[in-house]
Amino acid sequence: MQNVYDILKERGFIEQATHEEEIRELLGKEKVTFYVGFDPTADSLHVGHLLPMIAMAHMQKAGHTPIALLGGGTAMVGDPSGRTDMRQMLTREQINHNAERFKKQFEKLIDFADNKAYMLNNADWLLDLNYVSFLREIGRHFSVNRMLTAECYKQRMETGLTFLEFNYMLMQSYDFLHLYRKYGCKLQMGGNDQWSNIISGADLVRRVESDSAYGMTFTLLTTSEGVKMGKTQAGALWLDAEKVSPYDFYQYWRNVDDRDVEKCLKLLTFLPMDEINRLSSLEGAEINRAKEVLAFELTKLIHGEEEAQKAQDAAKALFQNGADLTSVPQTQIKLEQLGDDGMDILELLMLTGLTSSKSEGRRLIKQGGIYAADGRVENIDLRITEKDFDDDKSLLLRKGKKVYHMVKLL
RNA sequence: GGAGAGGUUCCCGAGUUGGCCAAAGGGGGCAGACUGUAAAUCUGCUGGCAGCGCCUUCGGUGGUUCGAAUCCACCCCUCUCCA
Repeated sequence: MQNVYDILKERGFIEQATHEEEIRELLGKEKVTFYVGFDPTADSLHVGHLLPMIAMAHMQKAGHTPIALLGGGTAMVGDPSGRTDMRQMLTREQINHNAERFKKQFEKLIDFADNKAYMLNNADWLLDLNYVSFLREIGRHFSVNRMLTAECYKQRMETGLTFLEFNYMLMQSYDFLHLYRKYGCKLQMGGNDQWSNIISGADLVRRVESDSAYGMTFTLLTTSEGVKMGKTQAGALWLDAEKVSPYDFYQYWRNVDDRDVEKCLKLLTFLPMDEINRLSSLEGAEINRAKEVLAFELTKLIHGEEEAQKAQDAAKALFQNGADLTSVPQTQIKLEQLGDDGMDILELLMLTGLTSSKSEGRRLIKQGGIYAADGRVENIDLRITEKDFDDDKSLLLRKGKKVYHMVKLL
């Protein structure tokens, strides 16, 4: 069986590792318990979390034991890494609520049955720490001089860093120590922005326990433009179907830049490498085939096969004249809402969320960016009446080339 | 606590002899053309409502004025230096 380290390496997950050779050897010969931390600062995971989640799944498949650590305790402090301003503080209730949602999403990729993986919350051991004993036991191992030179504080040294946030590193390091003691956890993984925190944690374990502890970071999932992947006009690309519909999720991946397809296939799907190599060698318009596979696989992973199929069918229907439109985002309106002389098109656009103001709708129409039932809307004063709906009482609206919205008349 | 700098529209960032500022420029975003539901490129738009008039914006609250992002007072926040 192939060493997971090599798998991760081959697929491009690994950015930095504390001891490359040793880690590889360790992963090859024993079952390793490792952890990745997640900040429960939102009520859903998003694409940014996907990469570590998938790495965890790879590791689990190879027989290792993942710990998904929710930072319920550290979130009360806030990680200053890569931040220019202080994070918003969350209440315990919010954090617990978010943690609940996370678990459901993790379960899609990681098997928590029979202690094959753990989900823990560091609030459980962080919140009741005694300040003085923590300082004496843990604090004494940290050199402020060295901390100040850490990359993660660099940026904040310019704009200001509170003592509260400065402590974040100690808390995260303590997590590692705690997990080492309780679960025999020997490896921490995380995004590359966590490098400073990870090495300080591994150092702490080594120093206090005189045993080896390792750290490893993943590439940041960025586009070829160097921008973090998963940003949409509406914000983050959430994994929660309520926040981002499977159709939109599918479309996001269907539309990635040509240059990013291979990277995404490697990092975000479990397709075998030779299949990926085959898809990546496609050229010109053929690349669209690879994008479809990427979008389908990923949507299947997150929303299940059925939803993925529906999203794909809907997309094909819209762009290639098929039939099934059931998964296109939809708004239902009542006949009464149309009124006697119909509804203002601008009104309808706002109702469907296609535009956020009438001015925007007016602008779009003037520029020829709005289509109703496949015909371009030429007139701002257009009124939509019952006659505009087809036999199925549906009216397909389109904004630009690829934003579709179905209006159903009830 | 003391001294100084600053808070502008999604972001960065102009604008402070008060009117010509809904506010330069860039980024981002959206749309059009071209295409492969791609990239690059070119064009237009980018506070709201209404068709060129009105309304709400320039940290907050009051004030001066015919009129303030621009002046005054107080307050809040951030940064730098000092302790």
